[in-house]
Amino acid sequence: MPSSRNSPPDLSAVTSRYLEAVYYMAHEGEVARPSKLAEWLGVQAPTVTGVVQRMRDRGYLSIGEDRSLSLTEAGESLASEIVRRHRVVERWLADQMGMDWAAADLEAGRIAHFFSADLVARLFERLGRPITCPHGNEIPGAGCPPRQLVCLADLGPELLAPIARISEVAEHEAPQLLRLLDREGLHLERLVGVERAEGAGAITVVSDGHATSLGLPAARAVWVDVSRSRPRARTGRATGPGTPRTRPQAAIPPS
Amino acid sequence: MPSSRNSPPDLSAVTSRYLEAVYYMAHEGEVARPSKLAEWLGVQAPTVTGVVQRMRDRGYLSIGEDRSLSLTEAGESLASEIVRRHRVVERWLADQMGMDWAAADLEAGRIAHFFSADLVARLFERLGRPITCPHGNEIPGAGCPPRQLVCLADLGPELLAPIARISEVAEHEAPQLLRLLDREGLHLERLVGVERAEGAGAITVVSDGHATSLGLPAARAVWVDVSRSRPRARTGRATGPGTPRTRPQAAIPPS
DNA sequence: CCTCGTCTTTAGCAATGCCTAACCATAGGG
DNA sequence: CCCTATGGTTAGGCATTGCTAAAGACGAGG
Repeated sequence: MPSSRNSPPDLSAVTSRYLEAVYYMAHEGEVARPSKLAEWLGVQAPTVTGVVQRMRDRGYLSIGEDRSLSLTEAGESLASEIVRRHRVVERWLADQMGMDWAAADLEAGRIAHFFSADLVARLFERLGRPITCPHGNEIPGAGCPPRQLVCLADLGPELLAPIARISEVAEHEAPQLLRLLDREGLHLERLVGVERAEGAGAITVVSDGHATSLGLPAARAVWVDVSRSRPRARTGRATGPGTPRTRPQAAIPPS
Repeated sequence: MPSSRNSPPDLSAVTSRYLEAVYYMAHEGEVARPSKLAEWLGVQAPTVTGVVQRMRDRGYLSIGEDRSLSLTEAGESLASEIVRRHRVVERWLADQMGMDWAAADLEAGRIAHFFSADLVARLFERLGRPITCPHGNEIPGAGCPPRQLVCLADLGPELLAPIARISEVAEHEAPQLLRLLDREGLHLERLVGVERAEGAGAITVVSDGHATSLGLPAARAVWVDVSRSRPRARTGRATGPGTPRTRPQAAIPPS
C-alpha cells in the first residue's frame, strides 16, 4: 500500500472552476466564450485556450464553430455537482458563519472544491436540506419546487411578486449590486412591483411604499417568482384579498 | 486593476503541508528527516528533496549536516498559524459535523489550507474559542493553560491522571489507534493509571476497573496531565478524597 | 576490506497552470 | 478594398509538484 498518488487525477480545482463558470453562463442564457471565461476567472486568454482544449479532449465540453463553449453530458453532470457543493457551502457560510453574500460566494468558490462528498452531505443535512443558495439560486438535486422566474426588467406593471433570486453571473461581475440591494431592503421574498418611465434605461422598484431606481443590467439580475404573484393595487394598499392567484404570501423575509 | 495573479505566490498548499509536518515532528521530540516527510506526505523521496530545498532557499527551514530539518523562526511562525487553522477546522468537523477523529483530521488537513483568515476567526469564535483540537493538542495562540504532560509509557504506577492528548504523529501514522482508544473508553479527561509486567514491552492501562493492554508505541502516543493527577489507591477504589493534589477531577468525559 | 541496505540527492521527464509576444481571422468603418 | 479592433490561437517560457532511474554516502555485518 505504498502509494496513493498514482491514480488518474480527479478534477483539479481549476478545471472545476471552469466547469462551474460555463455552467452558470449556460444556465443564464449567455453564450460561454473563452473571453468571458478569462474575465470570470481573472486569467489571460491563452491560459483559457489551453485549459479549455484539455477539457475538450477529456470530453467535458465541446467548442463550437463560432468558439462557443457548451458542456457535454459528462461535463454538465460534473458541473452540477460542483455547483451543488458551492451552494451548500455558501449557505453554511452565510447562515451559520455570518458572512455577507459577496464574501460567502467568494469563499465558497475557493474552498468548496476541496470538501469531501461526505462533508458536503453532512453540511447539507445540518443546514436542513436547503433548496437554494443564500441569494436564491437552486441547489441542484435538492428538490427545489418549480418556480416561474421573471427578471425585474421583464416584470409587468400590474403585478407584485416576491424576489426569488439574484443572478450568479451578475453577482460575480458586480458584487456591489448585492450591497445596494441590501441597503435598499430588497431581500429575498420581498414583494415588489415595477414602474417604468419613458425610455429611461432604468426602472423603479416599489416595495411597501419605498422606491428604488435600478439600471437595466441590475434589473436583469434580480428575478421574482410570478407563480407567487398577486395583482397590484395602484393605490399603494397592496393587501386586499383581490383574487390571489395562488396562496397568499407574507411580505416579511423568513426568520 | 487588470491583474490580481502577479503577486508573489503565498504559501502553496503543498508547502504548508511540509511546514505542518516538520512542526509536528519537531514538537514531538522527533528529528524531522526527508524520509519521514516522504512517508508522512505519501510522496517519493526525490520529491521531498526538491521541495525541501526550495523551502530552505526561501528561509523556511534549514538542513543540518546530518540532513535533519529544522524550522527557521519564519517557518515556525508560519507553521504555527497553519497548525492553528488545522486544529480549529478539525474541532469544527468533530464537534459540529459529527466526524470521527480520524476523518476530521484527514479532512482538516486537506481543506484548512484554503480557508481565509476571516473564516477561521469566525469558526474559532463560534466554537467558543477552543483551546485544543479534538484529541487534545493545543491550538497555537488560543491561550491553553499550562499542562504537565507525560506519556503513558512514562507514567509512574502511583498516580492516576486524566488523559489529555493523543499525539498528532501517532494519529497520523496509526489511525486505528484512535478507534481502539474509543472502543476501550479511553477518552480525553478519563482518569487512568498504569501497571507494568516485567519487560513485557507493553503496559496495562487501568481505568475504573477496566484494563487495556497497550504496546509501547501506543503508550507513547497517549499523554496524561500530571498537574491534575491524584495518588492512586492500590485497592481499585480510586475515588477516595485522599490528598487531591489539585482540584478534584471528574472521571466522566465532557458532554 | 567488502558488501549490503538505507537514506538522500541528481538527472531527467511530464502534467498543470500561469504568463508574454506574436500571429491569424473576422467584422466594420472609411 | 484596405485598415483596424476584437477575439483566439500558437509559440515559447517558467514555477510547482509529482515520478523513475541511477548514483553517492554511510553504517552494520561478515
